[in-house]
Amino acid sequence: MPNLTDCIEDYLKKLLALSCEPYVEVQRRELAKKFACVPSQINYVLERRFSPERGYLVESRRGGGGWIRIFRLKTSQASPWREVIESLNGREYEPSRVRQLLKRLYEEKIISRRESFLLETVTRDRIYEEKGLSKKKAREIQHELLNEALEELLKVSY
Amino acid sequence: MPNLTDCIEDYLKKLLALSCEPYVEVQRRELAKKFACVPSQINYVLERRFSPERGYLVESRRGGGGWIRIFRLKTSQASPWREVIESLNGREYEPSRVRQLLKRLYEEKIISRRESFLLETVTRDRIYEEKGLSKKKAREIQHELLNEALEELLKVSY
DNA sequence: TATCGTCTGACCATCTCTGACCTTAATTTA
DNA sequence: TAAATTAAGGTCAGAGATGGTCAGACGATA
Repeated sequence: MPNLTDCIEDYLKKLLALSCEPYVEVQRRELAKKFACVPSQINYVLERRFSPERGYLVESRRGGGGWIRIFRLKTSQASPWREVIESLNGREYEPSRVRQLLKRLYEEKIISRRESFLLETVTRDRIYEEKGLSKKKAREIQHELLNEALEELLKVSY
Repeated sequence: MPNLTDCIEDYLKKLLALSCEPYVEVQRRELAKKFACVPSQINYVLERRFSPERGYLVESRRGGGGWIRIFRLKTSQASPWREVIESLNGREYEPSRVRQLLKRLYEEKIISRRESFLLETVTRDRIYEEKGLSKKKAREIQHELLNEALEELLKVSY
């Protein structure tokens, strides 16, 4: 039995799939009532399952008549790579976010399953810990390695 | 009378055989309860009986509604990989040798061009020099990263 | 009896969910 | 029209619910 977060994610993705627009609009309070949970649970779902790394954009407005809009982003066919690299450098480097990004790249057939597995190894901390590097330095190296690797992929078409 | 590990292994393999999917999904806690043992026993079984060497891949998720998925892999390509990894570990790690190896793997169509480019980035010293690591430590990290990456390729069939 | 495979339990990491408190926008009221 | 009220949504710390790791006890067997 899936958990609440999975259920709400499913529901929103179905709404998106049915929508004529490239987005859906909901009210946090209403949605929370529908799933019998606290409103902040909705924010949790949005943060975890509808992040930019996963290909979504969320807008909202507070106050009377407030709303939340969830946009499905399309990677531009022209140069998906630049976008990916920029989205990686835009926010702080964070292994879990990178893994989500890799999953999405695989789902959108921008990289192969094997490539996503290869790139995922770069995000692991184990080796650096064993060699006595600080977490900070490890993260810096990971970030750079990932950038170099993505630059390589950029050079060679599928 | 077979032991617990054997029983749990049997049970999971029967589940796999019956499953329509190429995997089964269980909950560690539930499974442990079913066999009246501690949860970590499940990890032991997975490690010993469902390892990549034996042709399985295990994924999991923690937290509420967590799960463990066990995938049955195709093992046809497993053997050439073991040789490659062992040839890498047999002699001292040396970037130039690795590049030759990657070239050969590409020529023999064991890895793709893109994969060889990805793996090649791991052998570069630049990043480590910038971060002030000794050449020795850099080489050690490169060696381990490469090993992990090759292990990943071993897991995933094309 | 030495060794190797099993099994346990304490402690850790991660993901989910809630509730108290905060911010913002629209509407009503003085 | 300015202030007060109402009606949204946002943030964050902490509790709860899983699964992971590891050292060491235990047990079978050569």
